[in-house]
Order: sequence, then C-alpha cells, then structure tokens
Amino acid sequence: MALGLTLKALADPTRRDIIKLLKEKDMTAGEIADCFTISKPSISHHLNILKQAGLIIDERQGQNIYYSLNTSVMEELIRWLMNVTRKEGGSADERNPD
Amino acid sequence: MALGLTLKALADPTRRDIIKLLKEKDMTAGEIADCFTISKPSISHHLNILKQAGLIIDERQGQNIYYSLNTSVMEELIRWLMNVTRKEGGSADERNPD
DNA sequence: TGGATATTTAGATAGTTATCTAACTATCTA
DNA sequence: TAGATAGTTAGATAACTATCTAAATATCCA
Repeated sequence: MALGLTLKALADPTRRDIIKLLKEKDMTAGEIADCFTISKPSISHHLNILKQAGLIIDERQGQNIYYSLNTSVMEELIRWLMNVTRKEGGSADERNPD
Repeated sequence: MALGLTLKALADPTRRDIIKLLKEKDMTAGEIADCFTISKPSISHHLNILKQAGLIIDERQGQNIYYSLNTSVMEELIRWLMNVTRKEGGSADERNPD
C-alpha cells in the first residue's frame, strides 16, 4: 500500500475526525455525515479517499453502508515512522524497508 | 505542534525522500538539492515546509545551512497513530490525547 | 570593498483538492 | 411497482500547492 496515499488521506482534519469517530464504533455514511456541518457529498468524497488509502472498509447492509477502521495500514505507517526515527545500529533487515 | 502540519509535510514524496536522506546524515541545502532533479528554490520550499512542521532543524555554518532531522515530532505522530490503532481497554489517560 | 558561492524570496503558472448543488443509483417497504 | 430513504456521482468553482525563472540576501575571501 502506498505510503503517500495514507499520508495524504490523514493530512486532512475532517478525515482525521472521521477516523476518530470510527475508532469508537462502526458507523453508516449518514451517521458520519450528521457529525459534521459539511454536505453529505463532501463526506462521501472524504470516505472515498480514506477507502482508497485502505484506512477504512465499507460494507453495505441493506440501505446503509457501514464504515469501519482498518488499522493495518496505520500500523504500516507507524513502522515507516519508527524506521525513520530510529538511530543507527539495527540489523540490515531493519534498515530501509521503504 | 499541529498534527496537520506534520502529516501535510510528510504527504509529499520529495519531502519524504529528503527525510530519508537526513536520516543518514546532516546535509546542507545544496547537498540535498543535488540529490534531486527539481530546482534549488523548489527544494528550499520543501525544506521550509518540513521546518515549519518541526520535522527538521536548520543551522547556518558560514555560507552553508545544515539541515538535520528532529524526530520528536514524528514520535508525536507515532503516538497519535498508536492511539487510533489501539483497541479498547486502556486507562482514561491513554484515551483521547488529541 | 568586490566578486564568488550558498541559499532564500518573489512572482507567475499549471495542477490538485475541498466544497457545493443537482442529479443519479440502490435498496427497502407498502 | 411507486415512493421514500441512503448514499454516490457529476460538474463547477475557489483555494491551495509544487514548480519554475529571476532577483535578492548572506557569507566568505582576496
């Protein structure tokens, strides 16, 4: 999964707020939209970007589409950050995973 | 330090490449620019964004300006990500640091 | 002081993105 | 099947961003 997509997705404050909501519980697109003042289509746009980045998963249940967090992509980002942050001295395997 | 600035700064591939270079060793603006095909002013622009985000530190030494990594901001981002990633069950202190 | 080197700042431009309204698609239910 | 509800897609626009060239600033050295 491309790191750039993940970071771009997380760079927007509305999308980070959506992620914070989904950390608490899965929600439908409409429930998510109700938490914001911007329009439903704008929220749909943000959900799509989060989905493309692999940060969330969607699943239709009847009329509703439920969104939930997919933390594995964030874990990947954490690994990248830890690698950049880490001081010298690791094994060859630990270096340059990117 | 604002999470948004950090994430926006990291969302650009050129800036991530600069960070990877600086992980290896401190470099001058010119040395950094020599590693890319884009113009020096563009690199200067990227360095400024990284600096504003607190991801790098600059220090003039004579004619040169040396840039170095500041990992503390990245550690802050790691903490945010780990919090979002973490499943329920932590102490009240661990929840919602944002 | 004047020229050379290193870097940034200014101003312009092309491409990207967040937002909106209007229209469309999908699903349920009576 | 028709109407209602949930959500997305289309198209337009304003704001933002990455890039460039040209000009300005800062420092060193002869």
